[in-house]
Amino acid sequence: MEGKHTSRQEFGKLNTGCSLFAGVIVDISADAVDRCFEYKIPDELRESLHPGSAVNIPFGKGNTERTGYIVYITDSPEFPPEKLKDILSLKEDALTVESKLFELAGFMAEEYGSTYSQALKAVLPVKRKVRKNSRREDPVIKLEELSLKDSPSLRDIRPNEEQQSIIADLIRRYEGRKEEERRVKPSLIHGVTGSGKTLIYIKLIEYMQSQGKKSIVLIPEISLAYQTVTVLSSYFKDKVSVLHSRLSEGEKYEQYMKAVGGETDIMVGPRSALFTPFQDLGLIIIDEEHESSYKSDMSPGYDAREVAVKRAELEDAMLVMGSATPSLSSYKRALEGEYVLYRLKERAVEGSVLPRIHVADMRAEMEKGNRTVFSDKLHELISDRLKKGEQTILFLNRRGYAGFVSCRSCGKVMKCPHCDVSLTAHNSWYFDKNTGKKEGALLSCHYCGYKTYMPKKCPDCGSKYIAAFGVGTQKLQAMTAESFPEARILRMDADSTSKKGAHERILSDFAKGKADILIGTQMIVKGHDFPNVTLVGIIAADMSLYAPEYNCAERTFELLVQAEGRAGRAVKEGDVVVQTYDPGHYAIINASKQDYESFYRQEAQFRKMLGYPPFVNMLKITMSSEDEELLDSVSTRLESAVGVSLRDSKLPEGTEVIGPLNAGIYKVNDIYRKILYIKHPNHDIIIRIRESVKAFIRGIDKNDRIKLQYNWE
DNA sequence: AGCACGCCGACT
DNA sequence: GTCGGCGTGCTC
Repeated sequence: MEGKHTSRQEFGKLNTGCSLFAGVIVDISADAVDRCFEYKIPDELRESLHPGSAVNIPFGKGNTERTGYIVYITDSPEFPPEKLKDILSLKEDALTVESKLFELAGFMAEEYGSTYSQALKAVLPVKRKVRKNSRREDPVIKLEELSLKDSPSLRDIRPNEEQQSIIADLIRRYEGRKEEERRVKPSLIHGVTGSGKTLIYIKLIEYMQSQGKKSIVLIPEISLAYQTVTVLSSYFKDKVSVLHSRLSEGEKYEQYMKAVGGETDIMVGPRSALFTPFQDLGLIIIDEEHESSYKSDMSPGYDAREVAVKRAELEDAMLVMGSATPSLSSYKRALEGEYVLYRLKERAVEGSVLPRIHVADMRAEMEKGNRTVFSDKLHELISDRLKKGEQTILFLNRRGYAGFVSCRSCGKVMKCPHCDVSLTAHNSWYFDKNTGKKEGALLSCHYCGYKTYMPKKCPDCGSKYIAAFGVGTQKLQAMTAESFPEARILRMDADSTSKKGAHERILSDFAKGKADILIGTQMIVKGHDFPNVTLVGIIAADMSLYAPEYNCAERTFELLVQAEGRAGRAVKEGDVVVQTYDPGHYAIINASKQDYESFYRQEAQFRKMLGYPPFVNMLKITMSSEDEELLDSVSTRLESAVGVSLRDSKLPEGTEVIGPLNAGIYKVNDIYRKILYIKHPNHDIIIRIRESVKAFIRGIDKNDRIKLQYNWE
């Protein structure tokens, strides 16, 4: 393909010979320049340049100054040496990363089909302007304020027998890594919510500290995974660094520098924390391993779980993933011995029990004449909790007031002019941007943020019978207030947490007992401990069950089990009411029994039968463009080319291609999107097909008018 | 990504 | 006759 020095094997490898020349990747994300360019190294820079160094180089006709990253150093360049330009200088303010992280970027570019430049940028934090007005509080300090009042002596908590045996086995495998296995296999801890995975993490981090090794703890992006962060930072104090998702590039850089300088031992953060440039990395923990936020949606579309496996391999580190509902893909690997599986069966707090789970059939409720959103059982239990002074969580996975707005005369649904979705009615007012005049109830697009107001009459037929249908969290809040006028209610969703600090405030208010009922979307079910919550109501369990995705049952099951885990975290007995129109669905049945194994078996059987991941490798190629016609013509030509290749069996045997077809939501933000799926049991074959698809499209679309994005499913 | 070279339309 | 459109190709 390219010269020998740009091949995957050479990427990031040191050359210790007499060095005069350097291969450099230019910091431009275009396929045409995504390869090595060779430069002369001036004598005065010889000592200071290494693979990974960021340098300033003259590039192109006008010798415009650009950033580049040194990939290799050699004394025999590929290119005629007399044509080589000089490297200008070392970019001092960028991090120079040892070759292991650099090699990781090479892996990511190959695996996820991004440019080398994009992969490097994901891995190497480049210094940005540090914030001007530094009035923002240190996130670590802020979190410590909130930390656990009801577990005063965390240091005194001893692992129970189950936890201890897992810790011991992990450490034994780690210490024996030199003799027994060539590398430490990744580990997956499957433990019900409340079984005490965090204590295992703490003990492992402590062990690593004693060995002079550093740890990375990955948490889902969803609002910091409050619980884990508070526990870790109250335990390890200033040895912990937290990468907040709202930190600026400059602030992130500061945290990274602390890590390089050895000031901290532990980095906690979302998927990008995986690239923390620790010198002696001993441990990577991935908490809530099943979370979809471990997949990046930008190029490179990497999966932090897979990249973590690679990094742990390169650094000879321990990798531990934990979840109450492991992803199908990880669990399959564990069952097949690729990962070592540990099970935590007991709940860590002695005497605490799993909640009672009631499934409410909403069709039957309807027949009984119950027109409210509360089944009789849920209504009864909420009243009971209010009487006893215990707390309730109501979960509904749809924000806003109502689902959509439509006209009862002609059936018109109000849609976003920029996206292919219906607008959601909200509980607030729309004010004209210019006049400030109140125009009516707010309608907003949950994809692009477009806002408008509820029309008085149908814009198509003029009928005044235009109204909002469906229930969102805002409407649920209103209905709850109506049914239980004495209850104090808090709501937590993307709308009520948009202001800075609102998120933490709502959670801590609820934890302090300032409300009886907390209503919210997904974000309330992820890993919060509220000892006084003894009732969880899942208002519409099947909302995500019939989404047009092959993994919707898995996502529903996860969400239900996590939500159920919010009830009865402490000693008090809890109840969960699961409201559904489909009580016979295996995701609902198994979630209500909290039976992961049984769910896994049924879901695995379904995936195997229909040829879906993790039983087949499947790559999603997204083509997007503002130019709908261009996208259409490219897609049509691609389709026939793929069709011809399949007929002539030019594609490897066993290849299955789906599409190109319009994305589920065809238009978002005025950008049109089409999807092509490639399936094959062999991963490397898919990569080869990906490269030819890329070449085919670039052959038609010379000027990169179509964006390509690759994601493994 | 930028920038230059290059071959066809309406304009000082 | 020329200025300038952006299609195509190259950058160590």
